[in-house]
Amino acid sequence: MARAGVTAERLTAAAAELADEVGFENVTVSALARRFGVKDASLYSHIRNARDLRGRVAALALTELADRVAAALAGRAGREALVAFANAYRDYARQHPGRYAATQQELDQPDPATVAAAVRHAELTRAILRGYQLSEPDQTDAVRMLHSTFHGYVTLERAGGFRHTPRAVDASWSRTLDALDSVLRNWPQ
Amino acid sequence: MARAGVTAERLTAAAAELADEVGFENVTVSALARRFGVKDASLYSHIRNARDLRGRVAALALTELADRVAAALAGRAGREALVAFANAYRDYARQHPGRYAATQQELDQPDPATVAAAVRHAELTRAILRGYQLSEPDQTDAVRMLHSTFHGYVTLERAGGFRHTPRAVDASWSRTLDALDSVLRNWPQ
DNA sequence: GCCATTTTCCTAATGGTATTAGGCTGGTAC
DNA sequence: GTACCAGCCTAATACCATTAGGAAAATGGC
Repeated sequence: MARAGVTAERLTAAAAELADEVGFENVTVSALARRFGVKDASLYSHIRNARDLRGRVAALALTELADRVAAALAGRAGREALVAFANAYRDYARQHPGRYAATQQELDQPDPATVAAAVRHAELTRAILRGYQLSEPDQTDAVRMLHSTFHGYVTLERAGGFRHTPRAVDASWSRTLDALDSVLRNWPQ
Repeated sequence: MARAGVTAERLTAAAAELADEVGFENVTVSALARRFGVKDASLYSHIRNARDLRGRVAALALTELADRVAAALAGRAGREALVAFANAYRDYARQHPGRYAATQQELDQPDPATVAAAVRHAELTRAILRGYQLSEPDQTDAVRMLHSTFHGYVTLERAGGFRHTPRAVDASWSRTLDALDSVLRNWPQ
C-alpha cells in the first residue's frame, strides 16, 4: 500500500487552503484527513493535535502576510508607505479570509514561529512611520491605532458590517487612508 | 418530577454568561443543558439549533451594547460624544468578552433582532458626528473608520496583540481618541 | 541484498457535541 | 375530570478529537 506522503508542511498548506474555502473555524482534523485520503488518526504522527494544526496555519499566514507587506513597503516612506502597507494588508485578508482569521486566534500560548511572525509584523507596521515625525511613545500609539484600523476595517468588511450603507467600501477605505495620513502628519499635542 | 423552567430567554441569558466565562466559541448546547440540569435534547424545544442559540446571544449583546452607548452619548456632542461612545464601547467589550465576540459572528443570514440592533448601532455611531462638520459621503466614511478603529482596538487588545510593547494600552487608547477627534475636526479634502 | 529500526499509516476504542424521533407527564383549559 | 400541550426524557445517529497498539513501508548500516 503506497503511502500518502503526508508531512507537517503539506498538512499546514492544505489546512490553509481549506481555511480559505470553508472558514478557519471549519478546519478540522477529519476534513484534512479526508482531503489526504487517510484516516483521522494518521495525522497525529505529524501534528500534536487540532490546536497545534491551527497554530501552524496561523504562523504560515502571519509569515505570508508579513512577506507581502514587506514587499509592498520596500523603498517607500510616508504616505506612499502607508497606502502600500494598508492595501497589501487588506488584499491579503480578502484573498485569504481563512488564513487571515487564523492570524487572529488566541495568542495565549503561541509557538515560537507565531511569535516571530507577530514581532516582524509589528516592526513592519512601525516602518510605515518613516517619513512621519513621530517619536516614542507617540510611535507606539500610532502603530496601535493603525493596526486597529486596518484590522477592524477588513474584519467588519468581511463580516458584512458595511453592507447596510450603499457607499462603496473601496471609497471609504481610500478616505480612511487619507484620514490616517492626515493625522500622522499632524499628530495631536 | 419538577420542571426546570427553561425558556428561550433564560437560555439566552445563561448562554451570554457562559460566553463571558469560557469564551463564545465554547458556548455549547451541552454545556448549557448541563448548567440547567437538563438533557441536551431538552433544549431543542426552545431553540432551533446551536446556530440559533448563538444568534440569540448576538442579538442580546448588540442590544446591550447599543443601550450602553446610547446612554453614554446622551446630551453630548463633538469630542465629548466621541470619547463617551468609545469608552462605553471598549468597556462593554472588556466586561463582556464573550458577548462582544458574539456580535462579530457571521452576519450572513441574521435574524431580524440582530439586524435591528446592528442598524441602531450604526445610527448611534453616526450620532457621534454631531458637532463635527461632515456631510455625506464623508459621514459614512468617518463612521466606518470609527467603527473599524474601535472594533480593531478592543479585538487586538483582548487577543494580546499589544502585549509585546510595554506602553500601557490605556494610554494608547486615549491618544487614539485624540487622533480621531483631530481628524474629524480636520477631515481631509 | 539483508536485517534492524524508524516512520507512516492502519484498526479499535473512548468520549464529547449536535441533532432528530418518539414517548411520558404535569399543568392548564374547558 | 378529561383532553391537550408544553417541557422534559430516552434512544439513536453522526461527526469530530484523541489515544493505544499493530502492520507494513522506507531507511540505514553491513
